[in-house]
Amino acid sequence: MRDNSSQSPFNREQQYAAKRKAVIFAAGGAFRRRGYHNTSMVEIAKSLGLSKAALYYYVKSKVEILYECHVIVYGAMDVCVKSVKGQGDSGLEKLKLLYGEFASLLTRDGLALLADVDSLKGDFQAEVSARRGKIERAVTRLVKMGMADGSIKKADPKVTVFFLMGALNWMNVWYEADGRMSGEVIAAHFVDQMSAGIRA
Amino acid sequence: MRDNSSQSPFNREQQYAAKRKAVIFAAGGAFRRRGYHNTSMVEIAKSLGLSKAALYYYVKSKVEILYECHVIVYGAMDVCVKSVKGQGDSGLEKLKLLYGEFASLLTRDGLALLADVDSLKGDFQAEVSARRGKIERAVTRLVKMGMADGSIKKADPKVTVFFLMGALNWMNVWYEADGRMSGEVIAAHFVDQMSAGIRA
DNA sequence: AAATAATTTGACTTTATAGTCGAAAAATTT
DNA sequence: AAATTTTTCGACTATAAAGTCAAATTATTT
Repeated sequence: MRDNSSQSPFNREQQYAAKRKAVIFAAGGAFRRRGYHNTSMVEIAKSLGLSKAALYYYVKSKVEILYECHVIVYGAMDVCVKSVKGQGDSGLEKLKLLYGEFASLLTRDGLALLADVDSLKGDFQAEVSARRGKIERAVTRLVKMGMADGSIKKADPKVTVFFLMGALNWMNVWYEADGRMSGEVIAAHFVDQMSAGIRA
Repeated sequence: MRDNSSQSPFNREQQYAAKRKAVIFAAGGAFRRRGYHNTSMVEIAKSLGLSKAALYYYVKSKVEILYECHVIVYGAMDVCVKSVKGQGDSGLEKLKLLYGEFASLLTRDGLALLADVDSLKGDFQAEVSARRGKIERAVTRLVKMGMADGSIKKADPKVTVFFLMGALNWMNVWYEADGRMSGEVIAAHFVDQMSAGIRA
């Protein structure tokens, strides 16, 4: 009796988790491209070579998938926020680092800022809204810091941030991972255009 | 027998057209706030003090409403494109005028750039996509002009334009006409941040 | 005020798709 | 190779919301 409880391809839990993740990412990609309500469970299943019923072995409901998609992106964004903590000398420098991380994130790993927050219900929606608010506040904090230290032009911080987040959110609509430009090039472009737009 | 065929409140066609427009704008506002699929025909009807069935006296289908909403915004945007023709000395100046018009448009009259293009089918979708493409090309033309005449920093025009259009499209999510800031102030802010971001 | 036309409705049908379930099939353990 | 557990599926039900329609109501014309 070998103990292989932690070796990837023979570990039951890991297999299950990997398959569940594949379901969520396949669905997330479809949600990004065609929208949550324009994507049926049957389509998601077919894209994975499964029947619809098999999907329900890995997820409780369609809306749970949407929720997980949001959690994954905001989790990754939280990591970005932490990873730039302590770096950068001015508010603007800090913001450039963070914004670049965000842009890279959205051009890698099939991660996307989905728009369908209103399709979530009750607690799911409240939590996702809260997490989006948290990210927005982290960005706003850096913008305000920059305005205070003179690295960012003084203006209404809310509108400034909405402008920047809008550019990021819109990536879902046009960015395809297999496009001719690499994610890193686009991220660099975004950082340039963002920082030029707000620097003092 | 009076001929009142062209006087507003007693003209049948005008009454009908006004009510139809009210239906489309009420629906459009709801679509913007909660999304196309999260808004039912019953909700639209109730918001106007009507039954669902009465709605179908004014529109053929729900998707027709969505289509009309798109047509109205892109029609208004076409007007903007025309209205700035011949104005502005450089590519950047022209773009500032156009972008300002767009931003004003979206903070007035309940007009909004709806995201749900994928909920349209067949010809409807093709036409709306084409009109969006037309607007995007008009913006791209000005960006390229600015890059050629030296008023706009050289970079990939597509990514530049996507960045700018993203900021505009995201307004749907956060802008409420009754907010504390006037639409014109926001439009001016957007023009500033846009132009600073791309000027040479 | 009777007749005609425009508008609205309650109650109904249709449709798309989410979600369930018992059993089959495949993989794993003994 | 039998027993057990995991994974998958065909065929089903449930449900929400779009869309229809004949009839009632309201407005307008004669």
